[in-house]
This record gives sequence, C-alpha cells and structure tokens, in this order.
Amino acid sequence: MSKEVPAIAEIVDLLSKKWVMRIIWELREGPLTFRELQVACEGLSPTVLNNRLKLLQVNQLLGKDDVRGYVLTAMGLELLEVYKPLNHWAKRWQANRKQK
Amino acid sequence: MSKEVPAIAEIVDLLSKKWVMRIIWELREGPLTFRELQVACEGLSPTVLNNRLKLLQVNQLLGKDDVRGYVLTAMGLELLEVYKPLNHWAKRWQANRKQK
DNA sequence: GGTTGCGCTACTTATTTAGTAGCGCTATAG
DNA sequence: CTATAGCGCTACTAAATAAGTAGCGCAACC
Repeated sequence: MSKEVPAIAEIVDLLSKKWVMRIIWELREGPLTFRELQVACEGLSPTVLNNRLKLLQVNQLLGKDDVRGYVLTAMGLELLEVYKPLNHWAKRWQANRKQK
Repeated sequence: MSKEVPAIAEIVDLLSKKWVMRIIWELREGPLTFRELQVACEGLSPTVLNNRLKLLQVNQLLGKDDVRGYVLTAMGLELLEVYKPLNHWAKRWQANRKQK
C-alpha cells in the first residue's frame, strides 16, 4: 500500500491552482467554448486556461461536449454542490470581518 | 452598491494560496508553534509560513494563543466543518479515477 | 555568561502565472 | 476558388509567487 496520498490532500492541491475553481464555476450553467471561458474569466491567458483544461480533463472533472466547448462531468457537477455550504459560510465570514 | 466582491470569490482566492488550507488543517487539534507548523507542513519555508500566518490572522481565521503558538478562531474551526463534505466527495472522486 | 530554542527576517533561486503575438484549421460568403 | 472570420491552441517573454538557506535578536534556563 506504501504511500497513499489522502484524497483530501490531492483535491485541495488541485483546487489550489489558480483559476481551477473559477473555471468550474463558470461552467455551472452548461458548456462554454475556449474563448467564452477566456472572456468569462476576464481575459485569463490562453496558456493557463489550456493547462487548466487539460488538468481538469485528466482528473475527470470536465470533458469536451459533443457539440461545442467544454462541459462539467457528473463529478464536476457534484463538486459544485459540495461547495454550496462554503458559499453560505463565506457570507457570514465576510460580514463578520467588516464589523471590525 | 458599486463593486461588491462576492464572498465566495474572496474566500476561494484566499484558499487558493498555497499551504493555506493545509495550515488550517494542521491546527485542527489545537495550537501549534511556528516551528511545529513548519515540521507539520514538511519543512515549509519560514518565509511563506510567516506570510500565511499574517494573512490568516488579518482574515480572522486564526490568532495567537494566550499560552503558546497559533490557534484557529471560531470562524477557522467552522471552515474546517464546512470542508468535511468535501472530504467525503474527494474519496469517491479518487476511487472513481482509479478505475480507469 | 554560555547555551538552547524560539519567532522571524534577509537574501537568492526556482517555479508558477500572466501577457501578447500569431499559427493552422474549418466553415461560411462573395 | 479565395478570402475572411472565428476557433482552439502554441510559443515566447515578463512578472509574480513560492522555496531554500543562513542566521539574527530575544528570552529562559543553567
């Protein structure tokens, strides 16, 4: 069994790469093309976008749509669901900081 | 209302910085000193550790313990709770990838 | 007053991300 | 045809971020 990498460590590492979560987020409503993604991410450079798309495909969080662009896989969609509670927490956190 | 930064964006940005989540994770069981954190994070350089500690303090996710080292604030602990579902998802995700 | 361990800074190097130009391909229009 | 327009993407350079290593200033203890 040697040196199992804990799943949580692996995903935190992946999600820590810049733009990864943002790209997933932008695909929440359906497929987007390479250039649409670039625009959605405020002009993110094609270099990084391409790297991220490869990375996310290898990790099966997104794939190419039959018709056009990139789409989230079932796993990718689930990840978004899992992130929802974080959204709620984030709002309280933000409010909390502003008090001080 | 001008240019509100969505809370989720802000926190994703923060958590995307390397070692941030890891440091929070390592503090889950109680306070650790600067050097203990370095060891826990496998020799993470003091430069980055110090940066992250400042960042996390400003953002009220951790603070200095009265007695020794650094501890999570209430908000920091809550963030860990929120991350638990991600852990479960991550395990399924990892298993899923290995099949192929 | 010498030693030990602490939090931390200063400095250099390596890795990651950003920015910009433009290629090769396909599809549609003139 | 050919031309022109948009696409996914690569190549190259520059800037920002992180890693690595040495060691300082301070406090506690002997």
